[in-house]
Amino acid sequence: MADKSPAQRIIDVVRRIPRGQVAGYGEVAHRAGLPGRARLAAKVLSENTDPGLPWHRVVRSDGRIALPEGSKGFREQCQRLRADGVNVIKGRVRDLKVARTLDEQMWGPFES
DNA sequence: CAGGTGACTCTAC
DNA sequence: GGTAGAGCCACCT
Repeated sequence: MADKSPAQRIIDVVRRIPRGQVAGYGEVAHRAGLPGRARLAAKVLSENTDPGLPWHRVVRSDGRIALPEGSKGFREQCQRLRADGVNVIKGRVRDLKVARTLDEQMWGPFES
């Protein structure tokens, strides 16, 4: 199923990330059916303009904010993350492990 | 077609 | 904990 474009798939996956949870670019890309396209996911998010898209819940594999510190997007992501109940310290997500564990438990091993 | 770029990831030191 | 190098894929000049 799913005959959408790669970008659309990525957006779809990001959109369904639960509140208070975070995901990595690689994870999102993989779940979108595009393994190894973490960079594409980043590109799509950078080009995205949908205000209803929780793009701020997507971080790097090490749990850090992908945007350059001090940039506008960085501050906005940080703020939104905290508003979601995610503990962010020095541009890094502290609950990344917990989020990942929850992710596997609620979403399953892989594949959609 | 070759070269540069990027909200990436992994391994090694 | 951090930095450095290589690999990676899609897109633009």
